[in-house]
Amino acid sequence: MRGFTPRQSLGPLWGKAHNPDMATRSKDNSVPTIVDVARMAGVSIKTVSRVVNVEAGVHEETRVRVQEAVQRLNYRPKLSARSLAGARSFLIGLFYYDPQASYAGNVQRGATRACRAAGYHLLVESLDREAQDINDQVQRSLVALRPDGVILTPPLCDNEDVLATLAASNTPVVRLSPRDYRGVHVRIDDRLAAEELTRLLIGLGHERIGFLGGPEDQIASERRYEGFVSALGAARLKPFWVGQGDFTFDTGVQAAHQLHGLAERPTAVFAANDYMALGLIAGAESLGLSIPGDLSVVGFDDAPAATLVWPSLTTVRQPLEQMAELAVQLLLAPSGQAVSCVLPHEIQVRASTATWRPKPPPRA
Amino acid sequence: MRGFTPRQSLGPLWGKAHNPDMATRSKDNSVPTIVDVARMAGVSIKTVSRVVNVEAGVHEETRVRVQEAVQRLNYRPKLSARSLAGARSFLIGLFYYDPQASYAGNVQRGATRACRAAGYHLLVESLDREAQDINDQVQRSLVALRPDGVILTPPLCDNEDVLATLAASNTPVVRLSPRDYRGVHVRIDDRLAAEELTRLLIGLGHERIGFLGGPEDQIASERRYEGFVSALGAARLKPFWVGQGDFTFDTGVQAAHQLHGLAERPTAVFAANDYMALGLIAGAESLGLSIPGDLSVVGFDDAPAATLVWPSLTTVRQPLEQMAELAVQLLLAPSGQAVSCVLPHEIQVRASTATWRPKPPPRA
DNA sequence: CGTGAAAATGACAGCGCTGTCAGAATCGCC
DNA sequence: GGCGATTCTGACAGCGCTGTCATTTTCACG
Repeated sequence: MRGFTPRQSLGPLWGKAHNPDMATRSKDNSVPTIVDVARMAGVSIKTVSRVVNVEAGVHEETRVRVQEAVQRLNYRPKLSARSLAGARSFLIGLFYYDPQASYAGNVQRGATRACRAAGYHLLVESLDREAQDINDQVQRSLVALRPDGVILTPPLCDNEDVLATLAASNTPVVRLSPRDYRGVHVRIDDRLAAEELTRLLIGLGHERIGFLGGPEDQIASERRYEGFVSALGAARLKPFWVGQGDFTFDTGVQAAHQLHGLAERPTAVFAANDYMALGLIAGAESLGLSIPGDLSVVGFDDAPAATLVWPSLTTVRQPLEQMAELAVQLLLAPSGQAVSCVLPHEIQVRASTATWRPKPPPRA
Repeated sequence: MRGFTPRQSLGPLWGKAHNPDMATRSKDNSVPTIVDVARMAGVSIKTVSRVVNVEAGVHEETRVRVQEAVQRLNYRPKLSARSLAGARSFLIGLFYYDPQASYAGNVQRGATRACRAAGYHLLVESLDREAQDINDQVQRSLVALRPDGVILTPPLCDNEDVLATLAASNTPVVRLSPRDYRGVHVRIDDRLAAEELTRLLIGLGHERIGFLGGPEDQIASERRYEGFVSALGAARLKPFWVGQGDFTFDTGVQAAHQLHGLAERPTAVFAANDYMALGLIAGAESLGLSIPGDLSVVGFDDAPAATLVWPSLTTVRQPLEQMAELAVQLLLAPSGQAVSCVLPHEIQVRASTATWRPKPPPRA
């Protein structure tokens, strides 16, 4: 180990001063390399490479012999060497900022699973939304790591700069639940899900149904509204009340106050996402309304908190893990053309919805 | 896997990004390498390497010239080459399974930030808890990617097999909120936080205070209990009721039912984590108890759902992001000895706690 | 058997960078 | 001015693997 040389800190470019401890490791406990395997199997390293990469044109006997050697030595090819020498990096990027924490978690789980199955690794870059140089952050990772593909989640997947950067670097991209349906992406059918959810309410006897929308620029909210209106129309109903929030708990609470002030209230409200729905529930209860007795509420997304409250929230679940798995598969086996994969959603009927009794018990 | 063509975009969907200097570079539109920089600055590649790595012993003038070239070409060293040639991989692993989704999200955010600042990248491996070969999964990543350090979160950070594997490969490790205090780790003072939280309840006038603990094998729960008892003792009180759950919402609900059946109920309950606290609240309310009127509840962790319910939950927040940042810093600049970093927690007083009035309504 | 085509294998040149070490430039000082 | 000590810089050898292409082996069939 060489001594630590104090250096002036001139604002590191990419690297920090070398960590002295790290230089010492690696040589001592040598990990087997392809050469060791080749020697043990009595073949050339190229043949080992063929076996490891499951390439065709290796005699069955040889293959077995090599595989045995690989097992015996517990050999694992080194990624940096593979990606330096070859065209693949064995890395799939998952870039995002600010999705709900649980959202990212689910996506990661699915993506990781698919990557592992394919011998890839998942590189997660959580970007700093506030920073002005998001695009720069992306570019850095791109150049440094050269991932073989990138998965983008909302709202990052709708950032035109980032998309342009990725396209320029020729990196395959799959977007999850994007705003527009260009390129390769995976999503559920928001409109249809909203329709089904609305039909559920109608089926429960509700006729005065309201809608609490999200920010205007969120297309997802708009699609959900379309489905809502469409389902109502089919039952010859019209939106009884329409409010607008920004997908946060607080605007849900505010909406509850608005509703409370109404001469005639809706008997059910469709909130465009779970957080607003939860706010609506909390607000309504604090105002003395009972959920679902006085008001049924449905949300959208199946946030983890949906089951952590009472009444638990009726909502729609996106199969995020599967969506992410599929995304990875699309990256690794590109069809060469834009594909739009629509996965089935799941209506989660829970405790925040109930049958509407046209004339509630006589109140004195 | 054969015939896979990497770097193949599925069509330039959003048009090429513009980079003025890219045109000036060598004809092919490939990414600039260290050679290009060296040529432009009129020095050897080794000198460029020195500048990029902020090594000492480069003349100021030369350094500036090289940095200019780097800027002009927008050069970024390629990770695979760096880690193949050198001793560092510029990757920090974050291994985990199954922490609360939000937990992982916060840790990631902090770790990513610190990595980026140091020119490192964060590699996240979400392990499959169910799989029997967790250790194998870790080993794979370790050998393939050779991260310069690894961060472990609970409960993975208490897995002896994994710890042994990491130790065997000589990979520096930092654990977050570990069960035992061996080696390098970062945590908050659970006991102290529990004490403070308990004092808060006592200060509100509560005297009959209960405790809902977590699984027996979770030391965190035990430390919290110690703090609880200690604070009570200081006020010459004793635990009025003690229940046991498993950190889930459901066991919180069950506890509520237990409490409801009691002849004399505690007026406040300290739940060892937020999920149980939320279950307790939900269960109590569904049984007609009002929170915090009839029962004050406090949790631990500040899960996101803590603010998504009404009443919002009084709890303790761990500075997860900072903890993760610190963890990365410890990995990059090891002290060479075991250090135990204790970061300050934060009591979040919210709506689930209220003053206890010795004799409430029953009064004629 | 001979012969060409297909199958199987290996030799070899890098990939883009860092570590080593030797060489060149500069400096300090008697 | 001379000479060793610094300071700075570059040549060069890999790191561990893959792509290319040449070479060897095998096999079917005349």
